Amino acid sequence: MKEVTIYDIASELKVSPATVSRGLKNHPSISEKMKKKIRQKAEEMGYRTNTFASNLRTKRTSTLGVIVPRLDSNFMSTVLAGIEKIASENGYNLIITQSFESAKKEKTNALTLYNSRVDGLIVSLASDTVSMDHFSPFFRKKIPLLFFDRVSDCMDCVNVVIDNLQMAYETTNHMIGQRCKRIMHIGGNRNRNVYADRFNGYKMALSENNIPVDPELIIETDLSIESGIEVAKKILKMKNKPDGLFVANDACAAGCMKHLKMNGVKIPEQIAFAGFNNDPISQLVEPNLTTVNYQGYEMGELVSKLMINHLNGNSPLTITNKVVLRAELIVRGSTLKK
Amino acid sequence: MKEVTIYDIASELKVSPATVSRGLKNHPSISEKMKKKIRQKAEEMGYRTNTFASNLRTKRTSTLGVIVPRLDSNFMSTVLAGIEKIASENGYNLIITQSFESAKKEKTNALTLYNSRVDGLIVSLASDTVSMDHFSPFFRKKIPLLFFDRVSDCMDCVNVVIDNLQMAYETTNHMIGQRCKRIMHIGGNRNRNVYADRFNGYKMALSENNIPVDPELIIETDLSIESGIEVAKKILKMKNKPDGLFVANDACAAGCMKHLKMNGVKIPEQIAFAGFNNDPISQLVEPNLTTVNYQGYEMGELVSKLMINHLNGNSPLTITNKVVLRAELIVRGSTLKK
DNA sequence: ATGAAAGCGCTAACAT
DNA sequence: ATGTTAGCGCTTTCAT
Repeated sequence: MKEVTIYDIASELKVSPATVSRGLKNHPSISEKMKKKIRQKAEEMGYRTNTFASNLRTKRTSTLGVIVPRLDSNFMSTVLAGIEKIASENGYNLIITQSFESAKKEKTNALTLYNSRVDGLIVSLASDTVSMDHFSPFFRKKIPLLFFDRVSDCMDCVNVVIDNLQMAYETTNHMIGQRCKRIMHIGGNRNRNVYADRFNGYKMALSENNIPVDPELIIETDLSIESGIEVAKKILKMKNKPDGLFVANDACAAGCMKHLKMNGVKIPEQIAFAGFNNDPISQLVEPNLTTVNYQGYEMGELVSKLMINHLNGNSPLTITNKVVLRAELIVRGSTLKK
Repeated sequence: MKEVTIYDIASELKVSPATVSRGLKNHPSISEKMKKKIRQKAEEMGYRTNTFASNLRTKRTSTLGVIVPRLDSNFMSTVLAGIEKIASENGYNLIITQSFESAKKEKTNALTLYNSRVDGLIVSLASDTVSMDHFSPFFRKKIPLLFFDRVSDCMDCVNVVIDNLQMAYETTNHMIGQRCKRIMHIGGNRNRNVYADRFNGYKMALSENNIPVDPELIIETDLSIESGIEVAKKILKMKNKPDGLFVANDACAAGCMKHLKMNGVKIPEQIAFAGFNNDPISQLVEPNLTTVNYQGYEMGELVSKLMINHLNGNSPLTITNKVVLRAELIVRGSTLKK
């Protein structure tokens, strides 16, 4: 049960532990044949590095912390896959936590990760997070902090996002082009950039087309399937119904659409529907949902790369403030009125 | 930027580091007022334990490794939430990895987690994992290993599962009760218990009702939405079509159902549908999908508890071989022919 | 109830 | 190219 250490390898090889350490780390000043011998012996003896000893010595953990609202969306797990790929390629471990959209849980998670001494922290904010105080230990200790998708416009943050405003604008414009006159917007908590921007893009398109913004047509929810159904019930009771819905995510859009259909509303003829995220669900519902696609995997890779490069002293995050990735509107049956 | 250590606290308090260490750990032989003083000072000075030093000393990491096929299913992220809750309540960290249904990636992940010296490993197997050799380092080092949902019947393993056979049996029986005579089964890789059992439950119900098993009606896929669509295409070409489909997960069932509907097949009148997992999508498709529900969150909590209790020397896993959790059939529109 | 001291396994500055 | 040495911060045995 005894673990093999570099001392064991050293004494077998009759060299010093330092040589073994260097050999294993591929240090330039060790001869190739020595390195080979060391690596062979290590393998043979079943050696594995003791990361604690190493971390203790170097004061680095080779671990990144991640906080996301939830894991169970296609988007998030795809982003995580991208993050993980780059991280493991570079010898970094990941500690992944979920905030469940709660600022309180996010705070706890941040503290836990701080105490785990992660080298860097990657965050997508909970919908009700306002204060960023729980990240101040990271700022203070200069532990790099990187936000993606759900970000906050703070001075020292680095944000990786898509242009939500632009995409919402395009989507709404597209619906207007399909002769929608009364477009309703179902959004998320507007103190979160993604939802604020989608809302603003919607408004922008309306005003550009001289359509007044009707407060009755603007609803803020948690964007769950259930909320979608609630909204549908509300719509069924309205006298002056919308002829289009732009919903800030696909799940909520799908829930809402389904309930309306069940009650005889024709989609898209009577009410057109657009969602956001290009969740697999968007292709399962009928009609297929028009939505905005963005590259979660690539976003994850980028975030991870930025972080690790920074930790390795390259391409410092300090001068970058924001990176905006490409996204695209995918038009499907749910908005094609004709 | 300097970290506060127990030495700093000790010298401030004019006691020895040993006392501070004991005080922080709530050691019985330290007086209450000393403990209070220590805790106060620690707080005041912004002390955080150096887990590496501690791990190095104690040879424990307070970290659990997790390998799951993917994160992006409702089921998995719910299980993880349960695992995480218990883990963090007990001061354990989690390192979560995805195998992407690949035995090869699973192997790499296992090695990484082994080298991270996790105290215990929690696994849900990839669909094509056959050999369990990559876990042998854990067996050898007696690092506890716990499998859930997708397990392997190996001697030294502890498995937490539901009774897939029974649930598949009930589901198929229910369909037969709805006058289905030709029930097709779309399953996953049958070397994985969950899919083998679901297949066997299906066969059991058929044979009990004297319905011959028609090989043409048995398809093995990766259970993705796309595969569901492929199956639908196949069905459309069959002369002697099935009148019911029992699919081993909801996503695939939904994809298949949608494509059939699109091509004029009446669900459930012409073909009834049952899925598995009670994924949110089961309630979004039309008609709503009959499915099997199981308590992911509770499964996660249980798995985590078993592991941690074992690590703490309680209720040893060594005598437990398998824990079977309750599940239930949820009948919805997709199987109600009447 | 508290202290002294050794050592967990590794790394890196400083030799040689 | 390789060796010596001194810790990193904590825990724990043994002593008082």
